[in-house]
Amino acid sequence: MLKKERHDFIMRQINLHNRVLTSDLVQLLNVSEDTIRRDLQELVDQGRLFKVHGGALSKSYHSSFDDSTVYARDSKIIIAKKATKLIKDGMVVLTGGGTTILEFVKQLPESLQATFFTISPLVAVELAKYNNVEVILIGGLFSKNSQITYGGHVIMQLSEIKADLCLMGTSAIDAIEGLTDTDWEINQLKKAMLAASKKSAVLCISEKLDIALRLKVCPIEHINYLVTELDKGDQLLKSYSLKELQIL
Amino acid sequence: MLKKERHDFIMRQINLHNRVLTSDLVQLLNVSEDTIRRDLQELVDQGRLFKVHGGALSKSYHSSFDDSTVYARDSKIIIAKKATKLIKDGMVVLTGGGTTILEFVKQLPESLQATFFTISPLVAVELAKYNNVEVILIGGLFSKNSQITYGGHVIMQLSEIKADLCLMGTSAIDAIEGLTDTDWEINQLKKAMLAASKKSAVLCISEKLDIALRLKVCPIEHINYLVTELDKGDQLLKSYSLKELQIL
DNA sequence: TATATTATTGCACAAAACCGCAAAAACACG
DNA sequence: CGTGTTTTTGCGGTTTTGTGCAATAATATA
Repeated sequence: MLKKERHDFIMRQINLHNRVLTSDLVQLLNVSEDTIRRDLQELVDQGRLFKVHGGALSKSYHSSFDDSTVYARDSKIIIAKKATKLIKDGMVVLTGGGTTILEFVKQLPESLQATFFTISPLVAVELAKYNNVEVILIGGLFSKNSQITYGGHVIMQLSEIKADLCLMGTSAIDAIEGLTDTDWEINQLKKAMLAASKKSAVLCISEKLDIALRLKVCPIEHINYLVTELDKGDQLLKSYSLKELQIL
Repeated sequence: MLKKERHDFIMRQINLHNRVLTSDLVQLLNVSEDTIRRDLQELVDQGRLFKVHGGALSKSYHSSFDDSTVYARDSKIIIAKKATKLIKDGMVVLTGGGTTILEFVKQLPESLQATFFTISPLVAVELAKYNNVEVILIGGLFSKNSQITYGGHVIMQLSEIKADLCLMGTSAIDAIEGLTDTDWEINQLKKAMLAASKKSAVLCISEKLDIALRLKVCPIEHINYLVTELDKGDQLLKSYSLKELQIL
């Protein structure tokens, strides 16, 4: 393999995953560590990536994308990490959109083998960075506000799916009222998502607990897992743990 | 064997495999290394390929995966600006993916009223910033490499659409061979996109001109507009302007 | 802090590129 | 046809580049 080809390959990996490990490249390209290191050094000299201990990082990832502006990011990372435990190799997972879900995707293990259906383009792009994950983006009208696809076409397609697990964020959850929402379209969509999967998990930060909005999505019993940043035994979660709903 | 024959042979190898090794050519053509090197140098001077240590690479190969270094960004902005002239209020537009198309979206007038179908999540997200634009994302399998949806499901949905204009990038275009590609799935997809719209425009930087790859998408006559960063009267475009293809 | 992983450095060897030159072939033209 | 000119090609020697190895230093991780 020519040097230039290796460089292109490395840059493709970087663009795909935002990062790359030296050891992985050694295996994939079947050359010595030294060669990889020199390649990385040259790419650094060309200003095409960042080199760090153990590999290299995408430049754009660090400069352009500012994750820190995401509201309550720390909490969301905790939630995301907990939620990854629900995912096993070979599963078919359906996900919604939103920053929490996005964070969840970023926390998935590199080696995960699974199939993901999603209504969020951003989630799809993030999922695509995993080599062994198949991503199916459910198409339809694209919502400017929530950055997800919605509408009849989406619901129709959801009706043809049966996933093992559905992961969604929520704007409100209450022990008595269950999952609620304000937007009619989103409401319909969530119902369809729940119907399209055997089990379901709700990811939400604690401040969305004990809130009920106008439109009901489903009763609390229909949810199998509730993932928050709080400790399992926290006071705030007491009213939820009574049900056959597992708290993570 | 005459020099011209060797050159043709080399270019055929390049178009076929995207790469060629000096040592292979020495064997295949049964001439000295120096001769091959000189041949390659001449082809470089003609701008027909890239020379690297150990051999040469196709030009399209380098740009087939647009890296985050916003390769040839200036050119793409020029192209994008030209292409926006094709869009009128009320139109239904179908777009592909890629950085050129993305740049095109960014150059659209703020007030535009239109409907966009797209197979690119990133394009969808960008389009969503326009208040008066309706965005429909066509869903399906999500390609890790090209960041677009593809596969049978996408093609099926495309068959139900009739847009006014289809905008796509390309990896190669040639006056005789027409639009060509290397990937079977992408090839099918592009055919479906062209079939789904009344008119079509190809956006590409000049270095993708006069390149023919293995799989044929469509003859040059099926394209209505060709948008490059070059001036309308440029030499390189001469062979294209003969057809009923409008150069922008 | 101890231990394992990763980086760095200098070195050696092979492959490829480069340079100048001369033989061979192709061409031009009286 | 013959002769001078140009182009093309191959050869030998030198220089540059690419790669891997081994010893040592730096850095992570528990």
